[in-house]
Amino acid sequence: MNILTRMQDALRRFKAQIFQALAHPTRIAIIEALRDGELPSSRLMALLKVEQPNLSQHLAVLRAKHIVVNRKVGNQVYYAVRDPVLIDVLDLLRKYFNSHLAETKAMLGEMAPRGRRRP
Amino acid sequence: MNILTRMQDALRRFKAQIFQALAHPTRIAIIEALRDGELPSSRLMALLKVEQPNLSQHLAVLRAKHIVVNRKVGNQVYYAVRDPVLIDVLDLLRKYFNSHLAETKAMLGEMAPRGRRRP
DNA sequence: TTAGTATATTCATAACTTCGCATGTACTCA
DNA sequence: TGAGTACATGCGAAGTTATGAATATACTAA
Repeated sequence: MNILTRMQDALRRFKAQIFQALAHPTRIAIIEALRDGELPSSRLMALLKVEQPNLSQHLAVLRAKHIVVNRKVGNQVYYAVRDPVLIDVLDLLRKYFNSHLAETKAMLGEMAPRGRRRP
Repeated sequence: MNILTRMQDALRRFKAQIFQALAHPTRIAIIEALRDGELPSSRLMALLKVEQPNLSQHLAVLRAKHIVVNRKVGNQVYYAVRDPVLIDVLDLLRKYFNSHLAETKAMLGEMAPRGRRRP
């Protein structure tokens, strides 16, 4: 197996890892919330309405893939998207979503929030 | 909860599903192989060097999300990427990969094909 | 019809992901 | 020092995904 093939395999595994890291609604919401700049974890928690340990775990996933970076300021930890190209990726997918809206309606139906009902 | 919020949630779930579908090296290789047009399943099998049932299962994942479309011609089934915007997404990630190459070298090490890690 | 080729599906098992809960760490301020 | 805040980590249950092996379906050609 030559070195070029191996490089391409590595690149595919890399892409797959990035996709995997982005493959969760909460993590996508995190990226979107950070679109215009950094925010402290506490602010994300308030915006996304998720439990603190859960948010922290999702942030850990994004950190592990270097999708977000963080800096500590006193008591708080500010998070930011490392590379805006990921925002572009999300924007492309919004376009994709819109241009196939009719065809994906069925899919959306099956994507209803799991077992959630009026409280 | 208002309708706009609900729509945004749906969009995020949709994006997450697309990312999940793309989150596998073999499926990424499929998309890349189809970059310049449709190919029959048999050709994909030869290119990717995977077992036939395995390829078929990955194609089923991509079909379920309408990422690829297929048409039957006699004995064979031709597959094509439905929307070239997904090719653009992969290209963006290649850019991303290249611009962070140094920083992701460590990550690449951990991404070696399973079971080749040293203690 | 039968044999052969191309592709899809089913099944079992193993590996991974997600969540809530409990706990741990790090920092601030009195 | 101690109490409080902000965030991270470890754990176990439940659910999801990936794989190879076996089998099924669909089409072609003789």
